[in-house]
Amino acid sequence: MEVGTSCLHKKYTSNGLSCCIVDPRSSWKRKIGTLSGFEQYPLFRGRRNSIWGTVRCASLGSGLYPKPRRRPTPIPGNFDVGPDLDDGRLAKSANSGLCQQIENLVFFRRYREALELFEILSSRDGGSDGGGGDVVGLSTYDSLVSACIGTGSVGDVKMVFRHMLETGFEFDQYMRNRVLLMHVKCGMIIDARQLFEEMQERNIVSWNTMISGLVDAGVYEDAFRLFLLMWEECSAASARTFASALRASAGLGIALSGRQLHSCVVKMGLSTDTFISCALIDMYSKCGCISEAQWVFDEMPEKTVVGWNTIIAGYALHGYSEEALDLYYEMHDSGVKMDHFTYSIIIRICARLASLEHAKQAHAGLVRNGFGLDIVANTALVDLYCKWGRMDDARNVFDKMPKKNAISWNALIGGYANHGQGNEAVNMFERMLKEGFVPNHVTFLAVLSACSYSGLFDKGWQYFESMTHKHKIKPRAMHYACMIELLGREGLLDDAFALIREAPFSPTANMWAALLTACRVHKNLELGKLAAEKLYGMQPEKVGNYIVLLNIYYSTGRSAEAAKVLETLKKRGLRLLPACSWIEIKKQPYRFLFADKSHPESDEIYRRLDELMEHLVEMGYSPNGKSLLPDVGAHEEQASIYHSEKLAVAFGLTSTPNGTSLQVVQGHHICQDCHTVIKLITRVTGRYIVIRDASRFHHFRDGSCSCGDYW
DNA sequence: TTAGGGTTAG
Repeated sequence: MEVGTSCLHKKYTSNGLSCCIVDPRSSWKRKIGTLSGFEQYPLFRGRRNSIWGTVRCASLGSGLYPKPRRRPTPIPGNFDVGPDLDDGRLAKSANSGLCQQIENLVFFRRYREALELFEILSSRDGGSDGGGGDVVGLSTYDSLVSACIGTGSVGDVKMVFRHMLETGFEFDQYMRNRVLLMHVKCGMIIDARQLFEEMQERNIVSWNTMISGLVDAGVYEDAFRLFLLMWEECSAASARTFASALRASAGLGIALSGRQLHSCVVKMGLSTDTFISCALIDMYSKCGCISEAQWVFDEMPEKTVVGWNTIIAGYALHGYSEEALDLYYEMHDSGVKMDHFTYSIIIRICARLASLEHAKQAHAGLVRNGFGLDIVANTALVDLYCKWGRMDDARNVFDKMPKKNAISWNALIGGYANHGQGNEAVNMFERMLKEGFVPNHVTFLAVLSACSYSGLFDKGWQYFESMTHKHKIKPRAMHYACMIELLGREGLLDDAFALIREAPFSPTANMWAALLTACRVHKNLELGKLAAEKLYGMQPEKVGNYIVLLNIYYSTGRSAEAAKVLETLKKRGLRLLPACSWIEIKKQPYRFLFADKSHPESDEIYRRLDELMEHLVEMGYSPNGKSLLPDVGAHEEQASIYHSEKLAVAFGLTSTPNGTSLQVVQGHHICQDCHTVIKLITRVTGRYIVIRDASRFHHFRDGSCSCGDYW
């Protein structure tokens, strides 16, 4: 069956196609991959014992669904909740049963109350009798399914589903799909898999629900497999199916499969569907094809708010923050009403651009347009203020949030950690636990780095050990790196090295880098050399590692080894780029190369730089930690960071009232074509400053690299 | 017939 040709002319109904499968298990053993070309990807090839691979399914018993029968007649009723319910008490009206009240509550989205009422009902004798003569029928169960989806509670799902089974409720296709959806939406993907597997009859909605659920659960590979199987079993797919399959492609980051889906969509005449267009934009941008995403966006007949959001998020995802901001203003001019998604995206872009002016406008717009309580946008705001070092503002936004989740806590704890307020980070972490929030690996990364940064040695170890024993979270490489840093700060280099060897996985570059940093500080050349050599072996393309190794060899007088390193560099075609900094003054970018003397006032600039550095050192600033050993003349990232810091000082971008340090915290945006650092953000006394930003003239929107011209 | 689809935060 060729998707691109004949199969598209097969019988296809957009409203749904019933697919009767006599023995699903036997059919699942058949070869998959009927879509033209999909077989070529290793991901979708090879062993497959079952459609779910090796995932174990929780036992729900078999034969959950008896043979369908005619649906019970819905209970008629008035959808007005009534004043007695508003008081939180049960209705006493003689003709208003509990079932009806449950349905009414759900209609008004009062899910929790509806489920509490159902709990009372189900605890009564018989279960199926609602006390007032009510029979829990399809319409009530349907409402309860909506209530469970609304609360997202696993306990509620179990309660409702158990009641359905115990009372002998007879499921029809509609209710089978609704129950499947209930499990999927509440994150019970293993149970949902089994329910789907045990379905004796499935229609297009069942397939779509399951595929979408797998995508939601992040099991993209299985979602795509199921999509392929659907094609084989049903020869049909709707726009909804493609939307989910595109999400799976986006999750996998496989542009080729996404392109094939795009081709299918066009041939099926679905390319004007708004949902499909948005899914395509998202898929292309997440697969790194931003120009194709832009093309799909341009072709959208009606550009919806989701379309705008998706393309803006796409540009932001690839570091094109200025372009994303331009699009945001274009969106504003187009008259499309922004939603809470828009503000969340924009606030994050502002955080990255270090643009307080735009951030303030976005914050104001968020509140003005009624999204001031949105958890995602507020979390983005907390992160933004943290990045700006405005911890009071961050805390203020956080405290006013009506609902919080682990991500919100992580943003704040991480903020305190990054600003050296280790004790505050630890206090917030303790409060998070006390309030019943479940920490995750990001939380521990934040709190461990806080302990490391602030020298809270005992606390750090206590939390690190609690990860495994109390919270059942397996420490990852970054957690180990934090602990290595923690030990390193105490000068316990042998213990740090022992931790690397004892890790239950192969040491990563981050772990060796943490050890190397500690070795620099404590002048342990032997161990430092070992760590640098490990890094050199693990990241052979990273020029920075060669520099470190070169520095170590030069400092110990090992010129022969140093020469070998330089030779290796030459063989590999790696070149040491001169350090370069940009700074924007009154919208005019200025560029300075390392040791650059081309500026007409360079003598004055360097004199001023030296003066300022002396002044900074007097106040306690220490530029160490960047290089243990003398420079070798040619520089790359490490040297350029130091260069940028000096430049920041030279242009008066810092005030160091109490001898604070300058620290690069934002990482680098590196050109994928030429591996040049095109953007660098430096934090200077709590302020975030874009100290180097070549992105607007480095790349064009079609992705071509302009570094040849620029350099 | 109902039910199933796209974008956001650490």
